[in-house]
Amino acid sequence: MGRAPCCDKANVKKGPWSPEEDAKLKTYIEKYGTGGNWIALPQKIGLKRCGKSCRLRWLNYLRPNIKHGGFSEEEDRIILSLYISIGSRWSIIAAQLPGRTDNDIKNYWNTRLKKKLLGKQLPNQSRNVKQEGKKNYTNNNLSHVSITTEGSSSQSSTTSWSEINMPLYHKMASNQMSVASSLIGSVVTYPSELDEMFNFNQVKLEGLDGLYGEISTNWSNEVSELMFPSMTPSLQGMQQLCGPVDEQVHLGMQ
DNA sequence: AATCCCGCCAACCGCGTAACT
DNA sequence: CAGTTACGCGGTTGGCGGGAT
Repeated sequence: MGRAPCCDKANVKKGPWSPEEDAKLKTYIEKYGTGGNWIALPQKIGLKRCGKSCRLRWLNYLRPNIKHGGFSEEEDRIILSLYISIGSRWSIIAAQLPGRTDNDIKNYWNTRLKKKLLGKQLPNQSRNVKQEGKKNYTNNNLSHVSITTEGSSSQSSTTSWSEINMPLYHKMASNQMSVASSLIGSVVTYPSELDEMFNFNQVKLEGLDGLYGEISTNWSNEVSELMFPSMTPSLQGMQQLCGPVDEQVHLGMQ
């Protein structure tokens, strides 16, 4: 017994959308909206498409004010900092970049941004981070998640998720963009390990606002030290990637 | 000129979960 | 409260185009 298909696969067209299909979908949604039911939408319009496919097409391509390609350095910075802090939560990252879709950002990250970072790999600084109990969390109880870091030596340590990320989220809520530049300087020095390092950041968020309570104003240093306690932060990697980054972290709250 | 290779990106798939009955 | 349905998300795939050989 598998999951029931969302539509009749045999009678559904797949593959690239034609201009006619685009026009039908766009015209209808602009006129009547989605009606809150994507599954029924293609039948109403007379499209032989799956509702999920219609939804995706609308969200990623037909929706007004969608931007494609041409990511700015500022956008790079934002994507990078959010990836560092929350992992591959593309929809949340996209929400911080008006006109960008999660799919676009995901593609951009996987095909370009990640490679930019990998290309600047520093030798002999490997570090593995494993997430344990990845799914052992709820939106309101993030502190239950813990991560284990394993250095190249035999030593290992366990740090609670909230210890690492609570200051970060709080700061993002109050000053999202400052987070980008402040984090970048301390983390991007170790690009080759990003994927492994960031595996622990899989906690689902409802948004970036108002998540946590009071924190120290020295939060950025705390975060970087918690994440990489044995490493000395350097700005070099980020400056190569995104241009000059202030050595001193300037935050709106300070 | 032909073929191969690789990067990019649109689209699909399957899962988790919210909403509904 | 349990079962069902639909939505939203992230991972993955496949086709296309352009550069390299």
